[in-house]
Amino acid sequence: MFDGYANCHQCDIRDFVLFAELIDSDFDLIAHPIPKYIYEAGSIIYPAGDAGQAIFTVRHGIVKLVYFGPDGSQRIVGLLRVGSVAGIEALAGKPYEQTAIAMDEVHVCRIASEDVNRLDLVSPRLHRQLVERWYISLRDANNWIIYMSTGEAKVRLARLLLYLTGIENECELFSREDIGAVLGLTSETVIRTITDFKEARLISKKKRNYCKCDTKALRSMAGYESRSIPDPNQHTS
Amino acid sequence: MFDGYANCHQCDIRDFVLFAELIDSDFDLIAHPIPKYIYEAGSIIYPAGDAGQAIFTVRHGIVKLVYFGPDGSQRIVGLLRVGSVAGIEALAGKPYEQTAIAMDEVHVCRIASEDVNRLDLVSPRLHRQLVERWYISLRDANNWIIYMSTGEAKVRLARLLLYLTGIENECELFSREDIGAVLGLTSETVIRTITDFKEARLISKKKRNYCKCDTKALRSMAGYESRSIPDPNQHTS
DNA sequence: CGCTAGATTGAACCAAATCAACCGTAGTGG
DNA sequence: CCACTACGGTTGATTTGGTTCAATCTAGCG
Repeated sequence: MFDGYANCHQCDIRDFVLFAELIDSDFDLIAHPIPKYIYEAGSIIYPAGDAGQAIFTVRHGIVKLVYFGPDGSQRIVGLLRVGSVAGIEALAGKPYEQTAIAMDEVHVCRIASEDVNRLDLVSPRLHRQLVERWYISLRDANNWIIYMSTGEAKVRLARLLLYLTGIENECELFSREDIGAVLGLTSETVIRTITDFKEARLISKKKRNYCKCDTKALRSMAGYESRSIPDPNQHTS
Repeated sequence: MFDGYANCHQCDIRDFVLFAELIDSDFDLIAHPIPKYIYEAGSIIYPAGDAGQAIFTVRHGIVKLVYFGPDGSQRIVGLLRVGSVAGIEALAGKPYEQTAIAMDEVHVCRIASEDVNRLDLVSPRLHRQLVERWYISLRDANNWIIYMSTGEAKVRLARLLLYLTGIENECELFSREDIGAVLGLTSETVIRTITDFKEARLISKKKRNYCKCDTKALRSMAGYESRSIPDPNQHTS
């Protein structure tokens, strides 16, 4: 749903986003105003295979990047949160690789790839940010293999919970089906593992789909003993 | 091992590499000559965590990108072949994410990230190639999740074999340990699955670690019925 | 208040991991 | 030149974790 145009100069998440560092004269080079959109939970932001005409900066909510198998199966290969960019492949003139779906109410800025690419050529500040974005996307994809697709169920779940946990050590957890699609497990296995975690008091339900986490114990379960592994949670996004 | 300097103008794989499209005046802007290196099978091209000062274009051989777990376990998150670029994260000024190891005799060009970044600003041709490289790296990483880390052992192995198979429908297969690290399986499971494939005549040994593949049957096993799934083998690299 | 979709539990089954033994080949040193 | 060794490959037996399938429960909703 269209939600007006963004005023980049007063953007409340400016420091986190693509246009961080940009100076006034840079904005003058953007031909069109930046439209904002709001998506309901479950709605598609863009489908895999679509010619990518734009990238999307997430301003609010969580976006899942889903790959749909030919047999209807689905695998989530990325989760984007505030400040992340979705559909970066559009900048290379390629169709979207995955389908981007809003997990809750999602607010985005839609930025035409044409505009970004034009500005890229003349603004070293945007250029720097773009390289950073490509890097983050690549790093996150590699981490996904290691953290979400490796090890046994309880280890993967612990890593996902830590990934979702904020500073309050609490996290929103979404449908069992989606958790399964993230971790490459069936929803039954996910449920059983969550139940085990609750019994072991690693997590405790606060309200519907929202729980408190014993991060210390989870980190141990995830195999992040002290330093050795970098925390995948460090989203520079 | 240092192996002299490359003559980019007469590069035999020029069409595939980063410097495709470049014109003579572009090369004038590269401060230093491009050194070539040769690595023995098993040697480290760069270790994870190292400050990335350069990227590497693979001229010959296969390079594995390995993540080493704190417990000594290892997971291969990418395989690079002729024309691919290793260590692209260096361009973002970041340390290398994985350890790059030569699987056989590997020849590379070492290109200082400083040079690439300087040229990036002034050559639209190189810039285009760089965006393409980031895209390919990201796409490959996402495909890795879907093709090499999803489904049961025989499906994953079939996909790996197809990934390795050249036009001759023959492929070099490396150590069982490495195959396991690619697919997230133990070497025993890999061996048993290979044995099954041989008995089912999906593959037949030609010589040591080299076999002929029934690609049609493998594609069916891999779940690539007709078109539906894009073939991960399409390396635009 | 009944309906429905997602969540949960249970039981049987199966694929992969694990553990252990053995084979085969490439070195290595006497 | 051959025995010895080492290491990767192979096979087998057993265990375990996860899937599958089916039944039941629950919360939200018209």
